[in-house]
Amino acid sequence: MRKSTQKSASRRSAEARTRSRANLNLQRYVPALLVFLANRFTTGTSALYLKNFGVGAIEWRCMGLIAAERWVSPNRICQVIGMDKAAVSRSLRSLEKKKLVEIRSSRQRSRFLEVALTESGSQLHGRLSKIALERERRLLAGIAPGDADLLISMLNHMLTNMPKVNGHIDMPAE
Amino acid sequence: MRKSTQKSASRRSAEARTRSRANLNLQRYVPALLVFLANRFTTGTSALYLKNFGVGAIEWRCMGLIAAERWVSPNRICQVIGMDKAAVSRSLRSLEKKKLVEIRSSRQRSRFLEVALTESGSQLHGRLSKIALERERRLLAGIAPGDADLLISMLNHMLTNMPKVNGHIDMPAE
DNA sequence: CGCCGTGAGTTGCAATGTCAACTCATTTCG
DNA sequence: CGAAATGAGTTGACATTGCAACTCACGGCG
Repeated sequence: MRKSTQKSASRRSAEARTRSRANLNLQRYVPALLVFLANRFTTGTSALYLKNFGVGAIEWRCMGLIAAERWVSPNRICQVIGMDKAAVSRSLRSLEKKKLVEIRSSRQRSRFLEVALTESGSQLHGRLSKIALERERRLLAGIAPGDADLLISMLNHMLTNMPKVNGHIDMPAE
Repeated sequence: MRKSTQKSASRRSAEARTRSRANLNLQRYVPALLVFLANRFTTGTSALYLKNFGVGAIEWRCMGLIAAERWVSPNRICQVIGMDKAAVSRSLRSLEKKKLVEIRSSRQRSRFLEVALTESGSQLHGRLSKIALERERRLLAGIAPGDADLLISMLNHMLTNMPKVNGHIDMPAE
């Protein structure tokens, strides 16, 4: 199956060169790379976990924080994992239905909730943790540890930049 | 290769180590950082582009490649921007409905399509390019150019790792 | 010739994730 | 005291996006 003729190949690289200067080169456009990576990772996670354990990616992330902070509030889960409270609420109720977490009302304020893993939830979390770390290891395969440190620091740095990124941009009139 | 932010990287990992117990390593768990960043970014992008221009993020990325390679095939768009062909197909039809791209059948094989920007599509692409680059600039603010190059190469590397990441994993018996 | 195999593009479906409207316990203030 | 404000959590609607099954034009092989 012939792919590109000589002509189209040279036209492509010529145009790519001009694009990289003036406009957009998608191979080097960081936001696109980030989004593709994240989408594929999440989808893969979801498929794997759902198939083998019956929990989705969001539920798994919630379990991660609940394992770290027993009797944590849903509100705090939202803040820490940066997820909408609607998604967290649904995930927790779903986890509760599967008897993986226990949800109780706070003593002081009955409207406030507190969540903890059940025994089986804790076991499942242990197994999923191993898989998650293995997946991270594969994701980073071939990257030197020092570079991975730099990557992590850059990702965190970009997170702190996000408010400015989503801030106001003057629309080009043109 | 590694440069100025090396120092801040090691400082960051030292901080992360101390907080690791309470924080579930969320500051150092690469998949979570990626997903978090990407979610924030796409939400902002979609909101901004949809509100001001009526096109979504994927449509915009398709336009990016169509601008670079006039009369490109949908299949090639998928390959280059690494997006599912279903999403590309839907985006192109949507763009066509808005008269931002023109879709025609290839001469040789009527099932093969070729896409190009219309005049108004080209204009819109010019405006969106400026905004996209400004947003990327803000995202990367404070990162040394050399580090950004390394970041891009690492992101691309991780993309190539994705098949292995989503491949089979031996389930821990436990 | 005609009948498969291939592969481009389409459609259906499921999961993720956000926004907004809502409920209602608790707090605050007139 | 009681009405309004606050804010946690719930629910419904919807956009995004990947996977899988599908359609069907073209090319190869009998």
